[in-house]
Amino acid sequence: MARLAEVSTATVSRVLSGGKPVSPEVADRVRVAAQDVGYRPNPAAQTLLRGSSRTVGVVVPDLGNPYFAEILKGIAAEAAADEHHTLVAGTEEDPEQEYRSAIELARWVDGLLLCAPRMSTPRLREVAEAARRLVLINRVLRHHAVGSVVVDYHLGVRALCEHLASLGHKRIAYLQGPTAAWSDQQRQRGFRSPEASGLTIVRVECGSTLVDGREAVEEALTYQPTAIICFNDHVAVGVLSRLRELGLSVPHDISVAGIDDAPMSAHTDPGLTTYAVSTVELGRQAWERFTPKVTTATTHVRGELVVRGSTARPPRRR
Amino acid sequence: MARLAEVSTATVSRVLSGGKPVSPEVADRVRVAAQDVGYRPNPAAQTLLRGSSRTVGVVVPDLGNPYFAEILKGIAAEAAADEHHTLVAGTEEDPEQEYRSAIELARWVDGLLLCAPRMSTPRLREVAEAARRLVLINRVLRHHAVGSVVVDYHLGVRALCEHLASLGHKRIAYLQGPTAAWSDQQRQRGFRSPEASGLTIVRVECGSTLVDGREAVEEALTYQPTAIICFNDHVAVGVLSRLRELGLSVPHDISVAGIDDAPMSAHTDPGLTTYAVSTVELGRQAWERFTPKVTTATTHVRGELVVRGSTARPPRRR
DNA sequence: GGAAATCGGGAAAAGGTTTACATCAAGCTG
DNA sequence: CAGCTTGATGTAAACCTTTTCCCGATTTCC
Repeated sequence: MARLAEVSTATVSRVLSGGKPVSPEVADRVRVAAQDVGYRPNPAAQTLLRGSSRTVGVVVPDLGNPYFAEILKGIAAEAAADEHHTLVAGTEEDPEQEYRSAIELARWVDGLLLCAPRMSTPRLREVAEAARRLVLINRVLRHHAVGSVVVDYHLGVRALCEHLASLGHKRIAYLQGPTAAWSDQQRQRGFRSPEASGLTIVRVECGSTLVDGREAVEEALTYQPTAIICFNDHVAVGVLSRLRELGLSVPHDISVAGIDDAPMSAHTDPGLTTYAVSTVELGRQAWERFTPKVTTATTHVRGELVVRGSTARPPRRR
Repeated sequence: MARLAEVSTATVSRVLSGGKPVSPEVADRVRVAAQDVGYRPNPAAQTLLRGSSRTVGVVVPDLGNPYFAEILKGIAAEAAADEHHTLVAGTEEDPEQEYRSAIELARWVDGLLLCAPRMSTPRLREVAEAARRLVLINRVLRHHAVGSVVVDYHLGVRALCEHLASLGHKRIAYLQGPTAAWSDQQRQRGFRSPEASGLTIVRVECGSTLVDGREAVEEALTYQPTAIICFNDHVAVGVLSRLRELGLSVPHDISVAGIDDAPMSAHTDPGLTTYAVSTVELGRQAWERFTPKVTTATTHVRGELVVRGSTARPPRRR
């Protein structure tokens, strides 16, 4: 062991880890020796003893989805700044695996940051018991010591409805997200708001991906809406693409709006009107929430309406 | 400890971990007890003893970049299937931090999967020493026990050149990736191939992001190319967007091609001609390479040309 | 100048699991 | 029937730090 190379035994620990008083000269000697031998404390031993691994677990439905990727980015960046590592697991959109991954990860980490839109509440509660700490993203759970960071999607839908109503739209199709997804329910709430009261909303089953959006277009059109609000921007891009194939012009023939403001949304043709949410910021907030200093149970993140070219007045003749 | 609840001490270990012989009845008793008490072995202790954490580290320049996000997705999925966990670090595109993160992560994990386009070779070699095992993605290093998985980007550029040449293009602008990025050099190699011999290539400094692409368009146009090949699809999307603003029609006035086939590339307007690489597959291969059973030092992944609407014959009059 | 307080550093325990070794009973062979 | 082999289980060491106590030495204050 490196310590033998110099003088002491546990003084090394004091120098490298604890802020305990050590005379400067000895400290230097230790550091030099450590440098020479290339000594690195063993993380497993440290973890075992101090009972904390300085690691958080992040579980998301799909690591390849830019939405979650950016959340992860935000979390990892903040965690790294606080000298924590980030353990990830993708769950292939499978609720059962969301549960298994979460439970398994909980053994390793100091706490869990969980995006689990479809996990059942009882299961979620089990996870809360298994994890030392738990922060939910876009979901809430009544449970002591469980925090949440949620985007106020109902406000987004309200803003979108108000915008479209002011343009003169009356009949709007909503392309729903994954069934039973918590954050879809939040969006649905927005349609029961005053801003949506003058509007006719038709709901079309869809999903959360670009391809889902493409495939839902035909059905949506059967309801003859003058505007389509999509579960998110990925869906909206799919919709835009399919509408173009069908020979419909956006926004001249029909308006399209998304939610989230994905990076590409500013560069589609036409640019996508959307409710912009900073996903990286969402990840940041999740980390903040995770850290002990925050006391509120739920942090609300709100976005803002971004109007681009994809929405306009409805065509004269319906 | 849960073991006290029943009978033995290390028999528990034999039941739960080792495949050592244990009588069925005792095994059952142990399992039941473990279930009752909710006993979970402490990962830190296991790691300490067996000298392996069953964890891999993944370091990428930008976790938010879909390209890297999908690589990560592929790795995490395969690793999980082999009962390994995945520790991630984003490096904010900073070579210095690439190094720091890699060294730090190396302490924790059984091996490292590294996307470090800009790290200097000596530093890379240091990382190779520090890590128990190392697999490089889109980069090679002469060093024992270091594997690589690389995309044959020079083939991509060759295919693109051949395609554009066959359409009648003569003068092509190449929007370069980040300076000193290994994978950009690979692309550049493609321009020295027979397929590119009849072409005039002008190089324009750019980068790897959508915004980089937007901003490089003006300069590229000063060379009056009839086609633009972009470092990747993100850049290409930015180019498409900017060209539209400038009133140029793609592919009528100018052709554009990307590399990688990002998820959105099939749905831009027009669809993007590109050299399609399965990034998830790339991640998969990286894991394969990581696993001891593979013996070749370098795995080559090749993509295929995908022709969509963004390339066509050059305009008659130059 | 002496006693108390303070500071620096050493020895050893603790943390939870795996595994080599020892033990013990039973089955088998000669 | 005795000795040997085999298979199952308990015991204890080892893994590598951190941290708690404790002791010696230096300083400070009365």
